[in-house]
Amino acid sequence: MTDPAAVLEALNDDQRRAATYTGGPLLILAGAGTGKTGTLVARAAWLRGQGVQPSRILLLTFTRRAADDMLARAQPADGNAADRIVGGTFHAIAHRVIRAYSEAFALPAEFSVLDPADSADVMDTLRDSHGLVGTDSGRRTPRAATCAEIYSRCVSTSTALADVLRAGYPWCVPFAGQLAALFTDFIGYKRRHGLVDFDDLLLLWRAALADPAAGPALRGLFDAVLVDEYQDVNAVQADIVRLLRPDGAGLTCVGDDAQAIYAFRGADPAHLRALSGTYADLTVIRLSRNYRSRHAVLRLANVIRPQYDGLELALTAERGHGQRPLLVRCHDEATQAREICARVLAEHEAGTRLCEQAVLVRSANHSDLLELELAGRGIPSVKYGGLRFTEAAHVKDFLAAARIVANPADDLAWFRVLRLHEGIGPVLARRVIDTLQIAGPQPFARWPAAEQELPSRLATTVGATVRQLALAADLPSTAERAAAILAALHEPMGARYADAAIRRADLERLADAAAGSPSLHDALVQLALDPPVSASDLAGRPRLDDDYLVISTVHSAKGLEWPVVHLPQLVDGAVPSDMALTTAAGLEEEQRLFYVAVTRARDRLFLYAPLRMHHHRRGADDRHSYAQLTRFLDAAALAHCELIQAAPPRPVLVPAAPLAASVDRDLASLWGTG
DNA sequence: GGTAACTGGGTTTTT
DNA sequence: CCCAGTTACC
Repeated sequence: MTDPAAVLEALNDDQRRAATYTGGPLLILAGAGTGKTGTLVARAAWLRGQGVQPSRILLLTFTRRAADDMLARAQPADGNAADRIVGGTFHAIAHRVIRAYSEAFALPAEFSVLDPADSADVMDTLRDSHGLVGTDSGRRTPRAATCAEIYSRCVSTSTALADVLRAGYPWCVPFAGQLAALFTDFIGYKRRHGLVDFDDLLLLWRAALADPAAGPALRGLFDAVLVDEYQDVNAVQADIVRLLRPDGAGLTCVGDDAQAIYAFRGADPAHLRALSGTYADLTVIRLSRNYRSRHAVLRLANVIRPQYDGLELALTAERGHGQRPLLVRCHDEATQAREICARVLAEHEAGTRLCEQAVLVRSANHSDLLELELAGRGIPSVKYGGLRFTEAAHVKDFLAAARIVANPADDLAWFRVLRLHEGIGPVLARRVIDTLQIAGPQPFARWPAAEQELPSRLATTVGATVRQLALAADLPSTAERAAAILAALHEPMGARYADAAIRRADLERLADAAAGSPSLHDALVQLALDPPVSASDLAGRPRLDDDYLVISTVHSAKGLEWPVVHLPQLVDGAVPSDMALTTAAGLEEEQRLFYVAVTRARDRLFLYAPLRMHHHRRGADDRHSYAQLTRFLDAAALAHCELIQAAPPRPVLVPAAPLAASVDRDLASLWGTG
């Protein structure tokens, strides 16, 4: 960290006013690219300069990346622990608090954290006892993942089940009774097994802060609380912030309600707008000078930006005019893929490296065709967002095996590892688990009894895995344990997966990453709270001379910027997504998402609209439909774009007669057999 | 009884 | 392309 005075020197007037504000609660309304992070870092530095102890400053963010980034800039690299700002995601800080006082929360010292996929697995095992499997009186029941989603929505928005169902899951309304019973069961299961899901982390922290005895102690740990991206808080997180700073003293929130894009996980920008009601003495400072994008890009962004009463904001450009965004109308998605490749290469020729360009998509599958085209042309790319690495089947297998080693009472983990073996289905797995009495002491010792449940051929292969896991549990270091787990899975994975070698290579990197943790348990919690985005993420930074085009979902691109940005699929149904169009709030969020996408571009913005869409349907003929240009590009927005029509695709060739057959016939005449 | 292999329908975004 | 339900096989 540099000298605080120098940090302040580098700020503009608004930023400096925010960084050095001395009154009550402060809301910094920071538009995209207005130096929000730098201002927050400067405020932390200024607070230290005012004599606030770093360890009494709490910085809350939504991603680990944002937390790491700010902490690195806000404090000296060589400072000792007592001299460090406390910072992390809401979930990570909650975990830290609960771990430190696990006995107060009636949790085992080494409680496990369920990621959303784990929660869905638990729902899956519980739901058949509630009539939520198969078709119930002709209706399809909600899937396990949907049950978990509905549960989380209720909890994170503090909304009654009936209201959540009516607003977001109307087709599940008939199952309200069964879902209520399932959720009660779900909570019981978690408590019995000492498990905590993502929502629980926040709920438990909030409960502690609200407790008359524990609350003052926890809140008294900090003099200043800085919250990044406040528009993304859910009801529970808003409560946590309020409980941390009940009178608003020492509270700084940074946010932009026009960039709220996480409603689907319970966030609501209404909490940001409600701040002035919570704190009568709230001061709002606007940051609107944009240091990221060219004027030509911002003109479009300002038209798209939704404005909300009392929090209006328009960005002004600090970086010169630049070129107008180019809207490329394409005949279809294949043309769009070719157009993107052509423009990526043209920009590359003109001196913009591939890694300085990004293709941002609404949904991970929007780039499928493009990825094929890129591969065909040999253009390297990396993709962020979409399916997470930890959701790949083999990674889940490895994590389950690791969980057995870390905690042999983990029911779900046993279930998964046993089922990995060919010939073991749900029933046999359950029997083995019951015989092992995994909740009791020394479950591994009961394997000889459990193997009686299996045919002898299976008993041998499964037995080998179980014995190796038992040995792994006795190894001293995390690295050795991880290696032993990998060895235990070698046989069953080889039998299960055709591409086992590739998957094993992934897992070796995972094992290497886990080896850095003090314990296997810590490694698992880290992976749950901060899953690697891709396998390549684990391998550390790519070599410097490697150059990749970035493909990312808009959600994953939040907070980032690139000199050149390409936005494909700008047609109604894709952008905005038709899943979001059932409610007015959903449509508004899609508009904010589009605003976030547009404001990622520094110099050049390319927009692509394929007007003929292809629908994949097995069994039926391929179908096409003509799409509407996205409704967000209305006349006012289009006035700030340059429009071109992409070259039409090659003409369709429909020969009157089969061509190959006619050639064959001609040739056959040469041998005289025609 | 239990598991694997097949078939048909639906598909967002992520701490 | 993944998941859930159905069928066919051990």
